[in-house]
Amino acid sequence: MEDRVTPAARKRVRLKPEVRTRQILDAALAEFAQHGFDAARMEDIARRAGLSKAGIYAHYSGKEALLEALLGAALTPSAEPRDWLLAGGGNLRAVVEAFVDQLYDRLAAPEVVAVMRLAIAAGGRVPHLVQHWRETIFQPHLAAQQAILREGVAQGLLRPSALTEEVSLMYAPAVHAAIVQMVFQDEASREAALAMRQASKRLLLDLLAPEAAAAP
Amino acid sequence: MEDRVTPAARKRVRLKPEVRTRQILDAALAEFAQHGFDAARMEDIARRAGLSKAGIYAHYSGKEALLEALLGAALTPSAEPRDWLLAGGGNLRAVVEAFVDQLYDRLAAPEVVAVMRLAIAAGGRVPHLVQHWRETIFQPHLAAQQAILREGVAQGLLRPSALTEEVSLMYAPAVHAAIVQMVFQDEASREAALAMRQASKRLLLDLLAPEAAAAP
Amino acid sequence: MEDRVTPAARKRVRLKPEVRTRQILDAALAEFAQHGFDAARMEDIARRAGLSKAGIYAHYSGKEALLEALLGAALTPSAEPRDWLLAGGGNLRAVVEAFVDQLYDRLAAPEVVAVMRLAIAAGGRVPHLVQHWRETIFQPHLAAQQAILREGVAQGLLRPSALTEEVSLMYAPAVHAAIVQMVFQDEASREAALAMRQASKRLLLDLLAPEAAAAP
Amino acid sequence: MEDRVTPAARKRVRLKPEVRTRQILDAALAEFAQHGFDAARMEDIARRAGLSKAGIYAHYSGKEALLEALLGAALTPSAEPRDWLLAGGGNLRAVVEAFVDQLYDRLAAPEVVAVMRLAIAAGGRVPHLVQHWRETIFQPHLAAQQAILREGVAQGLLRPSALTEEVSLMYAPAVHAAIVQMVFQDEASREAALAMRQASKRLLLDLLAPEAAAAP
DNA sequence: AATGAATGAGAGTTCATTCAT
DNA sequence: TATGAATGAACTCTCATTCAT
Repeated sequence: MEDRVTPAARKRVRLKPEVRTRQILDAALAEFAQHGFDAARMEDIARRAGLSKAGIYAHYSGKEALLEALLGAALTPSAEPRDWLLAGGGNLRAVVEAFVDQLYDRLAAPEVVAVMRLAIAAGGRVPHLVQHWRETIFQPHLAAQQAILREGVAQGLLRPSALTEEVSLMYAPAVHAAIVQMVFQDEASREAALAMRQASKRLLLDLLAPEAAAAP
Repeated sequence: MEDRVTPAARKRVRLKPEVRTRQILDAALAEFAQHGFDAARMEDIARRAGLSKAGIYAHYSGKEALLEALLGAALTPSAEPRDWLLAGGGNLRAVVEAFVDQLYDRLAAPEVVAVMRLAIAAGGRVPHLVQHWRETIFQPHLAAQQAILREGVAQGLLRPSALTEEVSLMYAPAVHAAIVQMVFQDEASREAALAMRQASKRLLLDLLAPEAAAAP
Repeated sequence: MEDRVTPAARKRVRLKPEVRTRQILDAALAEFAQHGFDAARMEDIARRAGLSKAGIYAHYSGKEALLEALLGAALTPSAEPRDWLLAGGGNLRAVVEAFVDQLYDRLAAPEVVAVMRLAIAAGGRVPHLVQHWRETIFQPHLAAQQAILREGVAQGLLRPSALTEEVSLMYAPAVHAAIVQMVFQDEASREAALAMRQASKRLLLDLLAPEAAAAP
Repeated sequence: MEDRVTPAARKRVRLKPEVRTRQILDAALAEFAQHGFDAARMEDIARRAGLSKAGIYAHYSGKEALLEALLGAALTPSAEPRDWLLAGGGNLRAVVEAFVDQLYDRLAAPEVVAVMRLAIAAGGRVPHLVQHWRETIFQPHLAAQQAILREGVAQGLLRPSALTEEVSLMYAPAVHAAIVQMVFQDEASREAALAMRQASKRLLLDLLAPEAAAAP
């Protein structure tokens, strides 16, 4: 409708592919996040990336390729800590706090919320990516976490509960917080996420602490 | 790309406004859910509703009006039970089960998932609706639930915990289940939602049952 | 480069499909003939046909569909006279004159030259059409003519010669005349075609007349 | 649509101008022949010539310049034999065979067919070239041949006929054969051209041989 | 001379929307 | 109310051409 980005009429600047590639992806994510995949315009992405519309096509074969690159990168996170439970040296509170903080930092960070929204809204365009991510990242990760929880229970480090049986419950509050931010997109939601984060810590402590440690 | 709905060349049929209206909204929701708001085409919505593209404009002023009507209806749920905690006659297990079942039925039903996706993906188009819903439905509802929980704690019916302090935690698992369905859109996710539902019940029972009742 | 057709900003006029279809095809042929298939613009075709660019798409699915319709129609001529040799009542001169005149009228008429040019320049785009035409029209026609010639020879009506053995030789001069017009596209070529036409008549008479009638 | 030439990622090779020039023109002719002038892409021409798109511009000022160079070269044939009639030493059969063979070799050779197609399809882009060729090559050549024929008649070497009066008739079969190849672009057409060639020889012999020699 | 990156100027096509019937 | 034809306003993508290296 109205102008959405500054024109920024530059003179032809030639950059190395890695640099331009990054600029373009950043711009694409920003535009996709702001307007959604379909409503985002190549023109705007280009301007935001500092080159001309056609210039993008020297690096990506089209709009959908941008989506693929974006989701592909986002859905391929680097190695994750899989030993968090044992990392705290027996201090469950520290372990839980570190775990929850890291979880919320990862799920509720604005740029992650943006990618998640993309995945929800436009994931249907790249079902292969979604499937691949599910099979190689999502499910293995859950399975590994589940195993850790059970191991913790077996070793008496954790109290058995619905949570140790269904690891997704651990993630649910963070996901909820992210969704609220997606829907409302404002400061209040960001603050609500912080509240959720603290509550999550208490929840996990309540549930995971062995009997003796459960009392406040 | 390919044909997305059957041609179904009908002869001009004149239906009662309410009937047509419903057909159109159903068709719109189906198309929006399948392709997203922007990628959905009036042509396809019309065909699915059994009339011509132009015919829709006799009932709705445009595409965005369809979105408004859809979200408006979805975001104005009928009266909800606000006294669920006291409904069970002291049987917490029954209360929790009823609550959770109703929650999942409402959040994880396919058509609700569709609307939620719409809200996430296209909510930015109708911020007024979203704001209105938040202020008149969402927040009051949460506040009421929060009050109920606190009241339950005060009466010794519920054990105080992170959950009774942050009511959103109660909803998080159901939301999580809905999101998983949104992202993966398959049968497996639907089944995972059922598992989550049972786990949720255990979780709530664990957390809400007063000390004496906590042991299984 | 410069404006190629008059804008003619009309008010929305609604015509019956057959009418519009014809207008569009006429316009397309004119534009294709003038600029070639690739250089022709949908915009110009539309304006020439008296509607908007998008309006064409209500009748044809795209530019290539116009080419198909055009060549398809051109390559499906109505029934041809296959008995021309016997039609003259034994007067070979009359027969030959009628045959040649008809041949040149068909091959050297401006609109036919236009379609032929299209077929040569853009035929590669619709190989199926070209093949179909070759198999159902072109080759059967040649074979039929060849048979007629041989029959004429057998009956003593025609003198055997290279021409009665290779019927394409009969057509060659007319094709040549058409090609010259294609290349030069001017009045002089059109006149040269007339000269060729007369010479063709003499040639055929010379070659086809039985011995006794061969003398001038 | 699909890749049309092999990528062939070469390393910067510097060649002598004449060599590059020839490579480029060959590549251009091949691409123009295959796709037509407009649909041919500089990118593909460059790849085929073994350099980059931009590299072509070091040798030719643009796409149209390629066309000019190609047609210019093709339309400026080296000196032709203008004394063919007398070359055979009185043996008309040998003369005719040599003449026809040379004619078909020149008109029906694949690369010549390619140029002819270009001239027909894209000649309108370089009318000056076409005009120049017509005036300095085409018409003088025809006039010279016409004169030769008349001289042959005057000397009693040739029998007067439509053919000696209209020299274009001599070329028509070869042109026809070339056109058929242009339209169908396959092996069968190439073979048909060979048949036409033999028939042409017979035709010319029939028509040109003085009375006494006409009998087979 | 040669190139990869960049660009401007379209072109075809799509689609929400309107209009005459 | 309903429609098929028509339209204007994009939008994606292409491509000949240029430029900095």
